[in-house]
Formats: sequence, C-alpha cells, structure tokens
Amino acid sequence: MPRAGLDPDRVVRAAADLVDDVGHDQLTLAAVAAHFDVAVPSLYKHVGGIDDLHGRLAVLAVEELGARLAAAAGGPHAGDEPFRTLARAYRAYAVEHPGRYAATVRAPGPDDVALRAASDAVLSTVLAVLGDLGLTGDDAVDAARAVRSALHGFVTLEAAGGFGLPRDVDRSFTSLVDTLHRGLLA
Amino acid sequence: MPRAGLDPDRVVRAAADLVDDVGHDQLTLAAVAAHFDVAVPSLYKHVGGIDDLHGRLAVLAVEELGARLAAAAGGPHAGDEPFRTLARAYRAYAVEHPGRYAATVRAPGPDDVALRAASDAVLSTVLAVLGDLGLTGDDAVDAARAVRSALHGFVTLEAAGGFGLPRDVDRSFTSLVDTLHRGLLA
DNA sequence: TGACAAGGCTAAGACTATTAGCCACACTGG
DNA sequence: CCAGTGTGGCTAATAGTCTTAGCCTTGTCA
Repeated sequence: MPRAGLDPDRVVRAAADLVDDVGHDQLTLAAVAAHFDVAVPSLYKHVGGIDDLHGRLAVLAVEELGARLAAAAGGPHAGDEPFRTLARAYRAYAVEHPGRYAATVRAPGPDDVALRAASDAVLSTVLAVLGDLGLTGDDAVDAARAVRSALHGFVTLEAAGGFGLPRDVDRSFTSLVDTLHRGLLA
Repeated sequence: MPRAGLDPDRVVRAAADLVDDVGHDQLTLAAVAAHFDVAVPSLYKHVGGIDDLHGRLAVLAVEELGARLAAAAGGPHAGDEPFRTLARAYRAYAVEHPGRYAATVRAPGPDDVALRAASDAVLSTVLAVLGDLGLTGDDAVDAARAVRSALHGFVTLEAAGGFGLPRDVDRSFTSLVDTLHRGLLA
C-alpha cells in the first residue's frame, strides 16, 4: 500500500485541470481519484467532499483571475487603455480556463474568508482602473458591477455557445468594451 | 394502478416550478416523480430522461422570456424608453423565475429547432428595440450581444449573490442600463 | 366485446457521494 | 536501533442518482 503523496493543493489543482477539460459541472471525486490512481474515499483525507472541493476550486480560480487582472492593470498596456487591457485579460482567462472560470461564480459563504479575500482583490483591481477613469464612491461601485456583469455575461454566453449568429465574436467583444467605456465616461 | 394523467407538458411545467423553488442544478427526476406521486421510471414514458427534460425546460423558459420581452417592447412603456422597459422586463423574469432563467442558458443543439426558434424570437425583439435606436446590421448584432451579455451577467451575479457590497442593487441595475444606453447611442 | 396501444409498475445495473473502520507505512522519541 | 504512533491509504457498506428491460393493467376504438 504505497503512499500516493496527495495533499489538498494537489487535489485542488487536479480538479482545476479536470474541469477545464470536461466542464465545471462534470467534476466528480471519481475522476479526481482516477487521475491519482487512488480509491475515491482516500480523497476525504485531504478535502471534505465534493462541496468542499468546489469551494477550494473557487478560491483557486478567483485568485488566479485576480492575479491576471492585477498584472494586466499594472503592466504595460500595449498602447491601449488600462480599461481595455483589463477587459481583454478577463476574457482571456475565461477562454483559456473555462472550467476554472465557471468555478468563480460562487457566493462566498458567511465565513468563507479565503474566497471573500480573493473576490475583494479582484474588485479592488477593477475599482483602481475605474478610479483612473474618474469614477469614485457609489458611482464606482455601480460601474464595477456593470463592468463585471458585462464581462461575465459575455464570456458565459460565449462559453455556452449562446452566440448563434455568424458575426465575429472577437469584434463583438471589442464593441462591448467600447460601448461600456463610452457609457462610463459620458 | 390508476393512471396519473401525465403528459410531457405537465412534466415540464412541474420541473419548471421545481427549479424555481430549489435551483436549476437541483432538478432530479426523483423530485418530479414525487410531485406526481409516481415512480421515477414512469416519467420515461413522457420525456427522454434528465437531459431531455433540461432541454424541454430550456424551450419553455426561453419562450416565456420571449413573451415577456415582446409584451414589454410592444406595450405601454410607462413614460420610459422601450430600451429600459425591455431591460426591466428581462431582469424581472430572472428574479421571479430564477430556475427557469438559469435553464435559458443552453446552446441549441444542431437540430434543436424549438429552442433555436425561441431564441430567435428573443433576439428579434431585442433587435427591434435596437433598431428604434438607429442600430442596424453588424452594429445591431454587436449591440444585441452587448445588451444580452450585460443583462445576463447582472441577473446571474445577482442570483448567485455575487454583489457583496451594500450598495443598492436596484440602483446599480438602473445605472447599468443607463450606461449601456449612453454607450450605444454615442 | 375483444384487441391493442399507452401508461403505469417492479426489478436490476451502473453510476455518484459519503461514512465507518481497518491496516501498513513512515516518522519520531527514547 | 527499535517501539510507538499518527497519517494516509484501503475495503465494505449505505444511500442517492439515472437508466433500461420487461410486465401488466387500464382505457380506447373498431
């Protein structure tokens, strides 16, 4: 009975890779266990169950997304505004990691401090970019919600194949970001 | 062994009421069967299984949503623009029927003619409203995607409890609609 | 009235998650 | 260097999910 060398982090990372492959709703303990060539109940030594695994996955994904957004907002903008750079980074993460991205949509429980902290980091990056656009206070909160709604809606519908018409999706995204940008500045 | 008087429509409507109560991802054949006081396999005489039921539920929900939007776009606007009236109707449906609304996010399969028709009806209502704003052709398609993305993102995040800050959600929604409206007109 | 299709049922199999309890490995302290 | 102990695997068992197969009654229609 050799040890497989599991720990919570390895389990969560395996789950993240799995959901990117097969879809967020297809995450099963059986698939994760198979990946490590281990029996399913063994995973319970490292995570609390499927719900706990989903929760840890959400933290991982929101942290990764936050890091990508912070890098995009802080780094060089390739001749473009921070706002557009941020939006592109958001969509890029969702396209590269559809399963992880889907995991980010999860309300933090009352005592889920890790997820709440990761979400706050994302929010503060967005608010910083909006602040450079001159938005503060309640206006900035409204704007952050608008930006997150629009970006989230777009990438979700894109992932679900909800854009039926032949019109190029990249151009529609650019149009969305421009529309938002104009609306926020006016 | 008395007949329960089931038919596909009654099964789907029961499923719709159920998901509005317990959440879209909690739809089970067991719960639907229990509602009719019937054994689970009996449902297979009326629907093809859980996947088929999800598909039929999507059609029902998109049709209902389309009817609500068409009524809002065509009816009296209470002194407001059709665009805002449409947006409010969209959110109202999602708030009143969270489970049904979640079911609407489903890419129509290649031969899913019913869902495709229902989706087209929604799209044409949106395009009609955008046409009155002077948007046509590719611009209108981009605008329709932007509008659907923003509305879908907002109501999804609202339903998921993703708006942590205390700022009033109704006001944020109004702000989102105004921002979009300004951006589309500019 | 009799035949037949439709619509219920039970039984069974393959999945899923979860808990309980066992046992060997690997590390640590004396 | 060896004993003790805790960690991390395991098997077994339970409960829930969907699904198929096949039976049998009900209700309708010729």
